[in-house]
Amino acid sequence: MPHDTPTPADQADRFARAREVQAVALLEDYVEMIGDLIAEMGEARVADIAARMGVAQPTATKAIARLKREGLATSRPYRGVFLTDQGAAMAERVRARHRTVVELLIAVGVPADTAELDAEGIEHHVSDHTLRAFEAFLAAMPR
Amino acid sequence: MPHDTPTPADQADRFARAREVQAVALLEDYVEMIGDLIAEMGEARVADIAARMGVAQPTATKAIARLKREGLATSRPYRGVFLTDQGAAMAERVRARHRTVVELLIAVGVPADTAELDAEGIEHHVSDHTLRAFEAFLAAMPR
DNA sequence: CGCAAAATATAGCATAGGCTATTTCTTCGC
DNA sequence: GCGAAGAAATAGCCTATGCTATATTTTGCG
Repeated sequence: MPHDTPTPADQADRFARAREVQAVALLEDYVEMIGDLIAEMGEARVADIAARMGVAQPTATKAIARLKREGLATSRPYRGVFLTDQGAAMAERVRARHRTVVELLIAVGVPADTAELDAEGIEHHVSDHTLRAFEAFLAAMPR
Repeated sequence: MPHDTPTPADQADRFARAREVQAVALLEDYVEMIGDLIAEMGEARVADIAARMGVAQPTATKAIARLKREGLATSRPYRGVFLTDQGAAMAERVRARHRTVVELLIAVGVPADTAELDAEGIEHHVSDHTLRAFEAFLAAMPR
């Protein structure tokens, strides 16, 4: 029965998943940005990370501490930040997903600048399953 | 120049917006659910709200306190929760947006159950602008 | 009615993610 | 090589959102 009202438990699971996603979203953003900075400038400095994330420098420092705790990045005091293999892999995944989400939005008629803006929040909630559907849709697009 | 690398400031703004969205997402979820419960059962009890959100009861109580602070809901101790006009309007907007997001996902090939799951997180990040694009896309769909 | 069970509220704790102010370390120019 | 400027770390605070444990209020039943 496709159109049942979801049970309370189903719905609770949905919200639980959305909360989990939220918990990793920040990690994903930092990891992607650190990857960008290393690619662009050869290294990722805390000050640059903070500026791009739009947060104060100690906030970035704290986030980096969390990345290190989770095995995504490494750093030594007063030195730049680097990604572990795991972090680099996450950055790559996130970057690809971001691109796909932006393209999908544009493909359904969202202006490019708005697509970019909304994608920043949307992308984290796009499951692998949905991502594959997006890719298939884009591949089937005329032009 | 459409395909410039965004400036750090642009990017910071994008993240700032995503953070703001996050701050209202929880309010939106609660308000929508309270609306659902009132529609279905005539009233919204704290225990039911907590069960559907998948949180402990005191967590729901605290969220309701915030809704009241923000003028979205009213309640008296040990009694049900009600929406203000403002809260009801938000619930309506959120519900419509949720439906549109689910339909859009299905329209681009996402299976219905996955669409429902992912929409829960995505919807909050869909701006009015993007929502209108989704509606236009769906209206133009063959069938 | 009167009391036990159920519902709600409250207290108190933890973590995450912001912030400002301050300290500590590095770096660079003289 | 030293001292000032700049970058990063630390301290300490706040709010939001979770939780468990406990108190309080309502409710329903015998």
